[in-house]
Amino acid sequence: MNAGRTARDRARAELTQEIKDAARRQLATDGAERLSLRAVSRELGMVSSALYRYFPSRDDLLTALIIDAYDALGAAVEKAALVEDPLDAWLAACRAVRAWARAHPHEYALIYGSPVPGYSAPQTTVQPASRVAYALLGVLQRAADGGVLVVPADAAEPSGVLAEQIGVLEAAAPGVPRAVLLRTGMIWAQIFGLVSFELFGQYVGSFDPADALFEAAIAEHARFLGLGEGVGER
Amino acid sequence: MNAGRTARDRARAELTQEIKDAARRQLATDGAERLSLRAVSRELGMVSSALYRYFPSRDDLLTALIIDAYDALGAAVEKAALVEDPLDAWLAACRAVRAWARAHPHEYALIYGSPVPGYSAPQTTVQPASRVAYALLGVLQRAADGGVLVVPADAAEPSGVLAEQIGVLEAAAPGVPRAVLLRTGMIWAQIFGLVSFELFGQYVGSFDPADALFEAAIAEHARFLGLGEGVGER
DNA sequence: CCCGAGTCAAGAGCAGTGCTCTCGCTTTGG
DNA sequence: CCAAAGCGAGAGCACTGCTCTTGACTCGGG
Repeated sequence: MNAGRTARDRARAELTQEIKDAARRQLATDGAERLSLRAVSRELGMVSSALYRYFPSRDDLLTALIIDAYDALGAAVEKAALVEDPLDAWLAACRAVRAWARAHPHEYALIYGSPVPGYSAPQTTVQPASRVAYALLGVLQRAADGGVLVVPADAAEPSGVLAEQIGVLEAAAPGVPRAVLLRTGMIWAQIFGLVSFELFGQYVGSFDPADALFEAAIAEHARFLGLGEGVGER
Repeated sequence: MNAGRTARDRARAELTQEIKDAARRQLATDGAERLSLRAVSRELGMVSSALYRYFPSRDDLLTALIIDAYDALGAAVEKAALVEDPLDAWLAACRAVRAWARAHPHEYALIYGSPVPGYSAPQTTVQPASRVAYALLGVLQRAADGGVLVVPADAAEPSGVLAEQIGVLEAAAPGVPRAVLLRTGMIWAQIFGLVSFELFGQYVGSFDPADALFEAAIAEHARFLGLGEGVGER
């Protein structure tokens, strides 16, 4: 990566990273709303207009942070899923989502909260966004390959529009039965629903320390998806 | 309500409402970020400082909008749940959540997206926030009273911390078995997870028109909660 | 009836923001 | 070696939330 040809190129890459780091620091303490280009430039000891040579607008800086956040979460989940037993890998992946979200609440809010300005996420974000989904699908794929994925008896086959939509997931995990892929689409939303409810304070007054509910939920998910406990035991 | 004694009181109440309406209009078009006190005051033909007599700060205005949004969603769900058959009522309530969210995306984002500033929701919001939860629990209560709620065989009894936390739900729906209440806590998050994923663009590229997935999910929920199709048929 | 107390809209002003443009200086590549 | 491109600095524009003061209005008790 040091093959960045000229000294100016290297300086530019470094400074771009420093800007993102400073912005991320400000994001972590003050939240996305309060992220200010001027404050970032002040922290770096430069003048605010100079920053526009690196990010054309505040939204572009935010977009860069969004992509980095998706990547960081994706990496955390992928790493957590590096467990042999598919059921354990699934649970670890789910726990990794929650742990990363709790460790980086503002970055989580940035990617799974309300879209920040009025802007629809640029196309460049959808690929990093799918990384964690692919990681989860990868676990199911491994389970299917290992024969420990027993599709539940009451799992309905997707039909109609769903039959087409499921194709995207099927391309990513061709060994997983379509009925399970459909359920994965639901569970995917529930995992992030649980984490968002916990982080955004929707559970205060009921499941406030949400550890127990989350554990109970992901155990239920595993059954729902056919990741039976020790059915095949590899 | 017209007993507001003096003319000044009535004028104040009216103007407060007009401010909220104008703000809600701006919210609907530009989103919460771009909601500006000055723009609201401009629309009302008054000067910005005058607005501070009605809302001490921008956050207070936002809080008022949040409460109104919770109330509007709660009312919509309660109205939808006015169906005799509990299963139909449950499905209608879930569909009402999604329909309201799609009709008022920015208001939905305000209450179920990332908490706006760095501020934790004031205590005044938690009661309106629980209104939709109580509506959903009410449907289950009616189902239990009618004998059409058959707790699934594999539903685990809450234990440990969950056994305590479930108490809040039990107080609201004492007739619903605790195992079902636990599952309700999970499903609650999934409903809003599905709606949020759809609204916030997380499903683009997979379940983009999310109608089918949502329908499949809430049907699954009904089974998961023991709201069997025509088990008792009242 | 009337006059002090409380409320009101208005305006000026402060500190902060995103963003643009121009200015010299430095680095780059033909 | 020199024109072109990239760079940081600075001034400036339009906007924001919010505060404070000022003068006019309304209200309710005497």
